[in-house]
Order: sequence, then C-alpha cells, then structure tokens
Amino acid sequence: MELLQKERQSQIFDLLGRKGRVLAGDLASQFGVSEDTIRRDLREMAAAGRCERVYGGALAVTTLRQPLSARLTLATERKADLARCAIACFRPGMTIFIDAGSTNLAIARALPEDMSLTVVTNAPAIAMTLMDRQGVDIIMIGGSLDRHVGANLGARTLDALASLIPDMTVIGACGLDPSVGITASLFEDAEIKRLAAANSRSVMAAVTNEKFSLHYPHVVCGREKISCLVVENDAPEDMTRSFSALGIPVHRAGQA
Amino acid sequence: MELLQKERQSQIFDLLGRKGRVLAGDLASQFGVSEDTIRRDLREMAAAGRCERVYGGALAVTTLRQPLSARLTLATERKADLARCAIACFRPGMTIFIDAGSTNLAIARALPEDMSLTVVTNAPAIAMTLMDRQGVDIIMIGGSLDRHVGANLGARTLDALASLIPDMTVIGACGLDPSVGITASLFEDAEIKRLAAANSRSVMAAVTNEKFSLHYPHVVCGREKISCLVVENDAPEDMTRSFSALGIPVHRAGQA
DNA sequence: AAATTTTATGCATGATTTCGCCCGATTTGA
DNA sequence: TCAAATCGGGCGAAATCATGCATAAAATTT
Repeated sequence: MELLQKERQSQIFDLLGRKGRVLAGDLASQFGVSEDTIRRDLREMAAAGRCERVYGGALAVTTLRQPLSARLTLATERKADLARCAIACFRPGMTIFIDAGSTNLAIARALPEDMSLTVVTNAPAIAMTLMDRQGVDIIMIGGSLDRHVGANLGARTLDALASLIPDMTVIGACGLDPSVGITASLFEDAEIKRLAAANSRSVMAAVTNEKFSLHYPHVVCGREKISCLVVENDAPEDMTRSFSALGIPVHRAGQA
Repeated sequence: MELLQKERQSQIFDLLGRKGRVLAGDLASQFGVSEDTIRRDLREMAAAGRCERVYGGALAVTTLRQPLSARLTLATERKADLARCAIACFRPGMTIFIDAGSTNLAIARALPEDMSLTVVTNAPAIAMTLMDRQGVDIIMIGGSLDRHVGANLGARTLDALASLIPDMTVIGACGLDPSVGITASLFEDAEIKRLAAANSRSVMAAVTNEKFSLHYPHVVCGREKISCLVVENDAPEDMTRSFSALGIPVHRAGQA
C-alpha cells in the first residue's frame, strides 16, 4: 500500500513513541521508499520538534531511553484530544477505575485540577500524574508491578479489586473488534480488566485508531458490556457504526 | 543490539548518574565498540559538560567538584551520594521494602540496571523509577494515596504489609534523634513505617543532615531497632557517635 | 479540459560523520 | 626512574548525509 507523506510521518512518529528510536535504513525498506525520502521526513519532523535527528536515524524527543518509559511519557497529541472527549463523560463525585495504558494515562493528564473524583488505579504512572490534582482522591491497587504493562497485576490485585464497585471503569483496550469485543495480549492483565469491567456500573473504552480490528488471545469483555466508546475524530466510519447499531454511544474526539 | 552514537552517550550519562564513574575499558566491551570510540565519546561529553574526563574513564559531574565543600551544595547531589553509599549494603536476591521520601527515591534512582532484587514499596514514584530496571522485581503495596507523603497509606496498606517480612526496610525518617529514635509527622504514615520496621529483619535509615535532632509527634521505632545508618559525609560527629556506641554501623557517604 | 504551478520522490555527487587502527606522547604506580 | 596503561591525533574505509536536478504525480489555475 502506498502512503501519503503525512501518513508516513505520522507512522514514524508512532514508531518513535513505541520504540524510542528509528533507523533511516529500516524505515526506507519498511515503507518501500528511498532513504532520501526518509531522511527528508526525519529532517522535517526534527524541524517541527517531533523527533531528534541523529546520525543513522532519529530518537524520540522527550526521552531517549527504554521503550516503556518512552511510551508513557510520549504519545500526547492525538491522545490528548481523545482524553478531553472522554473526560466530558465524567461527573463530579464519581468513583472511576482507570486501567493502565498510554491512552488512559493521557486521560489522567487531561483531568482538570479541581474536578472532584475518586480515582482507583493499578498503574503507578496514572497515580503519580494525579497526585497534584487537589480534587482527586486516589486509591492505588497494589500487586506485582509488570514492567511491560506498567501496572500492578496478580492475585493481590484481583483480590483488592474484588471489593470495589466503581461508577465507571475506563478500560484500556489492546484490541477492539466489533464482533469479539475487547481483548488483551497478556493473561494476567486481561484478568484484571475482566474483573474491573464486570464489577463496574459502566465501562468506557477510549481507543485510538490502530486498536480497531485488532484482537489478542485473551477476551476482556464482549462489546455488549461497553457502555460508552470514545474514538478519534477520523475513526473509520464502518467500525463506529457497528457499535452505534448496538445502542452504544460513540463519542468522536475534537468535534465542537 | 547496535546503538547510535547519541544513544550510547546517553546511556553512558545514565551510568554515570547511577555509578558515579565509568571506565573506558568496561564501556568498550559493554557496548561492543573500541576504546577509542569510547574515549571520543567521553571527550565529547566532557566538552559538553556532561562528565569530567579522568585518566581511565570519566566521573559524573556531581562527583567531580572538589572533595566536599563546593560539591555538597545541591540537595539532589548530596542525596545521590548518600544513595550510592546505601546501595552498597544491598545484596543480590534480597527483598527490600523501600519507604517513601525523597532520599529513598534517590536510592531507587541510584540502583544499577542489573542488580537482582525484589523491591516492595508503597510509593508510586519509587515504583515508576524502578520500572526500567531489568533485574528488579517490584511489588506495590496499594492503599489510599496521600498526596503529601507521596505514598499509599491506610488500612489496606497496613493489611498488605502485614504479610511481608522483608530482608531489609529502608525507612524514611522525618526526624532522627539519638534518644527518641525515628519519628514521623503524620500518623498514618508513621503506622506504616512502624509495621514495616517491626516486621523487617533489618532496618536501614539513610538520613540527610537536617534530619538530625528533629522529632515529630509519632514514634516509628526506637534507635535500638535500627540496624544500619547511612549519613552524609559531613554529618555531625556527636550524632553518629551516639549510634556507633550502640553498636549500630554508621556508613558515611562519599568516602572511598 | 488544458495548461501551469506545486509537490513528492528518486538518483547522482560530493561532503560529512563514525569508527577502528596505528603511533608517538603522556600519565600512573611502583 | 621505568614499565605499563592510557591518551590524543591522524589516517582511511564505510556508512550516512545534504544538495541539486530530473521526473512524475497532484493540485491549481486558466
């Protein structure tokens, strides 16, 4: 498939967020264009402050470190849009479980200083982000911290979560498929998500475009369990329609 | 994996922050490049003020400032020094509870990438810092996150902590007094500390100078419970003596 | 619809960077 | 003082880069 320049750069930006670095040669073969084109892309992106140009490729702007911390500290932009839209569904006084994931971290970041909420989470990054929000009470669910997922998992986590009935769960979807529902790649992570979704009075899923039509081994919950879907403003129409058809409200980000 | 020059230098910088010094030979074999390349890196970094070049390798900029006068001006540098000293007491395989507090956070930051440890903590910041340490298993104790202490507190925290017997507890001291022992300003925080200290096989306290002779309302543990004290290079002699007299080993930071 | 401008891309070329190696100079420790 | 380790600079090969130019596609104007 042939990509437009902007699409290519956007994908490079995503890759940077995920891997922390890219090599000019790799990108060239991956996108099927010449290295010169890639170099031009990288130069442009660097000029726009979207990456740091180095000999041989480019590095993510914020941190040139491990993919995980990079993934967590990066990723704003499209996700911030999504986050603002998601927050519009929150009501003061709610108790909300926020699952791990970079999109959900963006939601935490976007929470206003003074919103009165109780947030429950098993992700240290989300807890830390919310620490300076005066209005937010934070409850952390402990457990064994998985460095890949960036959240506490395991028996203790499940146990602590079992005695909680949040008004809403903001669930992190590894993959969202119209027929299968929400799936996750890691068993233990899926277990947590499943319990949270089952206990919660409502379930919100905020997903970026690349999550659509992906499915992973572990089913978290069927699509009928989803109370509310938040998508990007250029989310594929056919995907969102199949959810709307089920009576699930779909909120598009960035639309006035 | 092959690294780009900038990445290599960035990692060297990280190592410097963690160990305080690096050797050209070690780096060469570690990164799989020639010593000449490493020397060029170090020279460049030194030119940029990111390290101090010395015969055989390089030193962190913090450690370079002469013996102890000018260097110990910045609190973070003093703590990094303290941290390196504290870490020398850790042994591979240990299970260590690390309490909240900025000094303890510095200890977490200073932990080497590859040290094999199980770290238990109720402070999200410490958990996040350790997330990229491959050798460290992290267990988070959940609870209600206190935004002032920066740690999870409360009944659930106490409960989860009760079933843990760490090899060592690195306790955060709000105040350390030779006669009273360790005290804390917040009741709930003190409760956690007290339980951790009581359950643990040994207790380390790493304290900066300003902690001495301070005491707060809530007693955490008497001085006799302390197994090991880590203090700054220029800690007041009379304070340390009263602990040494009890048979408590006192480690001074920044001494070869 | 045709003509014109703009843009994206690939290729060639000469410049630049990286890096291993070598050699003579310098530092270290005994 | 001496020997060994370390150092800095210079050299060359290979990789990477920036630039100019030509071509083709896309967008714009006529």
